[in-house]
Amino acid sequence: MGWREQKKAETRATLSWAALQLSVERGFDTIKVEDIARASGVSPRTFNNYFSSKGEAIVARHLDRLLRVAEMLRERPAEPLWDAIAQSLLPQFEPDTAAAALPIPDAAQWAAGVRMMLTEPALQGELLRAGAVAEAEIAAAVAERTGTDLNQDLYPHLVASLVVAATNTVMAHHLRTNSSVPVERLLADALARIAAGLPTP
Amino acid sequence: MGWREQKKAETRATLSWAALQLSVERGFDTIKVEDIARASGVSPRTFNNYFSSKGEAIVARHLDRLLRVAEMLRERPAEPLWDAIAQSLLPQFEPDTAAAALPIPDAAQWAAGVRMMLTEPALQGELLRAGAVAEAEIAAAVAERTGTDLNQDLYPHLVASLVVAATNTVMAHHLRTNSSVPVERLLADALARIAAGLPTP
DNA sequence: CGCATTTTTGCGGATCCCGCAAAAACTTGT
DNA sequence: ACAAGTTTTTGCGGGATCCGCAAAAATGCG
Repeated sequence: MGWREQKKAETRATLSWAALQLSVERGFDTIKVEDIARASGVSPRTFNNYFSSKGEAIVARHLDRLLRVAEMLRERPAEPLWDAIAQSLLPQFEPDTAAAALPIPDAAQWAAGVRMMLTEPALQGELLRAGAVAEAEIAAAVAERTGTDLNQDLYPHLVASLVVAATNTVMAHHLRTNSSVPVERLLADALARIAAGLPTP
Repeated sequence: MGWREQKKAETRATLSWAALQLSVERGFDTIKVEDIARASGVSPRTFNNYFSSKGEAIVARHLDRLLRVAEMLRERPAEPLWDAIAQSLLPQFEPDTAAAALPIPDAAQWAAGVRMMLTEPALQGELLRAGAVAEAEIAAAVAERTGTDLNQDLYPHLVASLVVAATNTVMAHHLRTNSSVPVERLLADALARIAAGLPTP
């Protein structure tokens, strides 16, 4: 990767992180694009060269994470489908993956900020849309693996959409209940239930 | 229902329908709020008294449809869960329900317009968000029925999110492939697969 | 170094969406 | 039927977003 692409990736990450950080701290609609740009050392106009909206910038990290699931799915064609899904999905939500890169001030305060942020309709929409984008990739990976046809068969899309839906629901649950149960365990549980046909508990 | 509420409901429906109609015909971003308002015989400002964005107006009918699912679910507490879900979901997508009320010009052209419209990111987000709103209601209905706790248990949220996800996926599939298979059949199939633990085909 | 490509930036403009307060439409009680 | 109260509509103004365009700055390459 050349100097150029690396620099681009860096500013992109910087902008995304600044957008998230500021939104969680001060609220999505109180901060302006100008603030994000200033905090990232670029002009406001440049922000919009990278992201077409505040929401897109904030959600970018989440989107990347979901796209990595599709990527990993393609790299493990040997295992049974649901095992591979679990093996691809769970690692993305291990605490170190997200937490190690950049320092998070205070866990409780952060969670509160995220909850606040997610009350914004625009953000919810953007988050779900990121899921839909990743869903397409995951569906393609599932189609490859199961030998089904992306354009003919419902199956790969159905599997992908359920995986993404389960992920969203688990994250919401984890935010709603401040339980100490780690996200990965909740996810594993959800996947197991889905594979078992969702028996009434 | 008093004169007043009825009138409000009417303008709301008129605005929503005009927004959908115009967007499908001319494209989401080519039409202005002003156009929708003019086509509905109200001032532009009034549009924003009813809907906080173009997207919200367009998606309103879809949201209503999904909310009716939760409503119906509460009205059939007797049946087994997945039967009740099917019985509540499928009727919402019978052709007469949507088509009888207002005349649709040309089926093929309409579908093309809808596809065009759905390329707009803002619309995708809004559509998914509508699903999320309905999901909350459906989860509540499922919790009632299964005696689970909305705030404690993952189960009702998981079921609701999968139902909504399946609905989205089926609709997307139906739009993607212009097959003659009716949406209801696809939905029934998807629900059956979910209840069976998604066996590889 | 000098040229070509890519990226950043500033500017202008169209649109959107909301708060506010006046006007209009409707409801209610007498 | 009329007056008083309530709800809805409307116009205005302003803040913010996001995009196209073209100049300027940065970077890559021979």
